[in-house]
Amino acid sequence: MTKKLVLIDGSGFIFRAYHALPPLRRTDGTHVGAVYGFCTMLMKHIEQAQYDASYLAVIFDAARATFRQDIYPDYKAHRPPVPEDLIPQFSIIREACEAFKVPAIELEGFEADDLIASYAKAATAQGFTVTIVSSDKDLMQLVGNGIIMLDPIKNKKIAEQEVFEKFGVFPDKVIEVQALAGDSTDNIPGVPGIGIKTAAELINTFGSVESLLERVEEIKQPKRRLSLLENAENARISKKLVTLCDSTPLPAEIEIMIPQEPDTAQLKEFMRFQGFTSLIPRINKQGTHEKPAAVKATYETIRTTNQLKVIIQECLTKPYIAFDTETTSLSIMDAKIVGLSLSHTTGQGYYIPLNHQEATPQLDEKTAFDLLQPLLTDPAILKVGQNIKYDLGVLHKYGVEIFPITDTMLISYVLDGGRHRHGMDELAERHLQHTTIKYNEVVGTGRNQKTFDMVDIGFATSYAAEDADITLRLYEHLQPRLAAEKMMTVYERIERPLIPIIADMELVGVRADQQLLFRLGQEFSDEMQHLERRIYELAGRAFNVGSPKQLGEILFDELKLPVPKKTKTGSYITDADVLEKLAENGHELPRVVMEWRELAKLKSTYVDGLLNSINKRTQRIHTSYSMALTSTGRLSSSEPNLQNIPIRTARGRQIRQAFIPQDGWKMLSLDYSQIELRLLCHMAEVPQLTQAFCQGQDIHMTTAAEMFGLPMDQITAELRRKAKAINFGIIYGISAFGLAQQLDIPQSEAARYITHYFDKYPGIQAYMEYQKEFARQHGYVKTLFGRKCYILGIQDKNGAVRQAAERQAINAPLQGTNADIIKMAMHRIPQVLKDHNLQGRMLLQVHDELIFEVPESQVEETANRIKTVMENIAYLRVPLVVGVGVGNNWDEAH
DNA sequence: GGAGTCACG
DNA sequence: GACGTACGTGACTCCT
Repeated sequence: MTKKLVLIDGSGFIFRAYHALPPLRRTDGTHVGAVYGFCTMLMKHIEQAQYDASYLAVIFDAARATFRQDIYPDYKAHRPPVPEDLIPQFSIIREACEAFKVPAIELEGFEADDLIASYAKAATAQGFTVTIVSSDKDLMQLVGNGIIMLDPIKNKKIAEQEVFEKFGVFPDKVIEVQALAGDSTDNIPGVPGIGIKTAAELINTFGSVESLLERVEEIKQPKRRLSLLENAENARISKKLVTLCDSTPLPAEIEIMIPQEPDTAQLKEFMRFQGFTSLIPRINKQGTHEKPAAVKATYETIRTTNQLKVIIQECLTKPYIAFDTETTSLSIMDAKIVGLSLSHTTGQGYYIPLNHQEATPQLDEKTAFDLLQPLLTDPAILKVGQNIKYDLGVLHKYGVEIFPITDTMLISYVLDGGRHRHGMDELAERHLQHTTIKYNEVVGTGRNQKTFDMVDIGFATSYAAEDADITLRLYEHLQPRLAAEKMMTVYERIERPLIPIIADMELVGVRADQQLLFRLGQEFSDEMQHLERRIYELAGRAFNVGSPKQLGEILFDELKLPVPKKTKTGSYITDADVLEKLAENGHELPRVVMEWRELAKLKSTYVDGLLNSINKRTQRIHTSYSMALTSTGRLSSSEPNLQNIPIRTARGRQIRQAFIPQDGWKMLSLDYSQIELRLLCHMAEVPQLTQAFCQGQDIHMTTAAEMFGLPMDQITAELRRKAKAINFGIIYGISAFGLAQQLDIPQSEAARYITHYFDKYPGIQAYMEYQKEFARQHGYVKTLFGRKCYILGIQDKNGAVRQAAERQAINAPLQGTNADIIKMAMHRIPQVLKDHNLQGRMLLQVHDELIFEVPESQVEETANRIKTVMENIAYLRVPLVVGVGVGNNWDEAH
């Protein structure tokens, strides 16, 4: 039996697929149409190759310059530039080869065609038959003697007969025809006036270019004869150009081209990343592609002390174990522990039911904790959790400590922040190709939702033990990437130490003045009723003021006010901007509606919302911070959100007054002043702004003076306001449109401001260009401390999408560095307070502000210590300045 | 569950 | 010439 070699013309395929296949984009906007075509094509050939035990390789062009340019400098000179959205696909296709474990071969100085010719020749000499997967006519000269071609898109074989149909000659004369006919796409001159038809006719008569040129006098047509005489040299050069070099060095032995077992997990991950979910099932179906059946996971329920002791002994021999708690609530403050799960070896898991309602043997809570405590605090054994802050908080309520700890959710966040979310179900699917049992499948949903203690213990075991098992597997999958991707420092110095700090803040909560909130609620209701009556009068009838749809109908259909703009769904916009404009034009109704909305917002979100959030037991409000949510590294706060408590209006600040310290203590607030502008100044190296910050000047005044060319004492409030808007705009990745909108000025004027700003501070424009280019290159940008923020859509063909991504690329390093800085301060502060016997407690973080409650007698020392930590946590070209406020409530302190 | 709106940095 | 815009969040109400 002869051996078979399949040589895939990778470069040729890419161009062909790009034009033949519909455009397809990854979720981040990168075009992957050609990649998709390549993968399906490659999979088909791999399957076939495995079936008939043939050898397989993909050949690529390596260099721009080849020996052909030495012969004829204009070779391929007229090629249009490679389409922009195709460029990134080349490297992805090489990644695909790697994922499929197919040799990808290229050689500097030679085109793919030459390598294919050389391999084909070498292989046939060794008795192989060769299939060249390509439709490139330049390769057709190779056909015959055991070599055939296969058009990968039409899926048609190209043998001697097909070549004859194309060129009118058999493969051994193809170069003669090409030499005469030339090729406009490759800029091969040939002989003018002679195309393929004529060339074939001539070659069939004369046999070759050389003998044609020798016997050119025999040509009857005078024009053709003249052209041949004048272009004899071009014909000879053309022949050299089209003749493939079949003696290039062979970068890899044919023997290594045996299809290997791909790493199924890696391959699936690749497919998933490209968004080729439809191809994933095919990986499994492919006979030999199937990995040996996965080791079946074994999950066990632990019901006796002896069983538990055995597991603990096993855990004590391991460097790390996964740990998880099952509880009655997702909210830490309400949660009661129902059971615990452990895994010390992947594929194994143990569930320890403690408080299930089921009447079967279960370990006593106290007994289990006593047995487990040494393991949970053994300094040599790392406890791995998925969102372990939650477990930390719940266990703390039971007086159970747990350390050292690490968290797969946070590791994933540090590695892939901005790329996808970091919940366990998603990570299991993405990294382990494993579909977990969903929490809702266990407890149900809606009105009939159970709490976990009502779940059957057997079912609970398969869910809970799986969670621990998956957590362990995720840890083994993700942890090595921290070092490999240089993210160890961000994780170890910024994220991991913050886990217990945030857990403490959540547990402590913040005291709320229930009476004040209640009173405010009544006041707001009364005012709303009053306003509603006035609204109905002005509208001419009653309607639901809270319905933007009904309000729009009143304003624009019934009262016939001019329609400023509509949403993309076609409904009227009635937001504050629109109402403000209408009010400025002398209409009373919009103004009243605006006031009603302010009250409605305060009443429902803040008064009622906060009252509902007060914990019955602690009488305090306990927010929950997400540490792995934002794309920039910020925290986010929810249930309730304490990072958006009102401050801008007088009524709003009354809400803030309801946040109070415990009796005899004070509220203390410290916030970084202008931190993002300072960071921009540091990162963009702007000498004038640096000087202003170092001298403690008002930065918006300085900007105004510089921008408008006036001395400081001539800067009016109006000019300062404009400068401030521009400074903010810069941080957001300014656009003339946005600035114009913000300042309510013509876009042309805004554009002039921006140009002027860049002239004055050229470092800033350079910074912006640098971040955009970095994002295009890498798909992410970095903060000062090395955090990566992935930016999706930076390569998108849609200009609006791309520009939005560019603004994110400009903003994320600033917002993210701010987040890094305050996070580092947050784990230093409790340590410093403890070292100096200060009892103050950190309660809240609002991005650039930290709020504490402090015993009255310690306020001054505490404030000074914290301020010192915050200002000195990082050393920049400009000082970090922290403002301090003290009071009997959050409003007074700010 | 999406759209619209609005609270914060 | 059109596109459709400031960056990052979460909660509420309406309405399908």
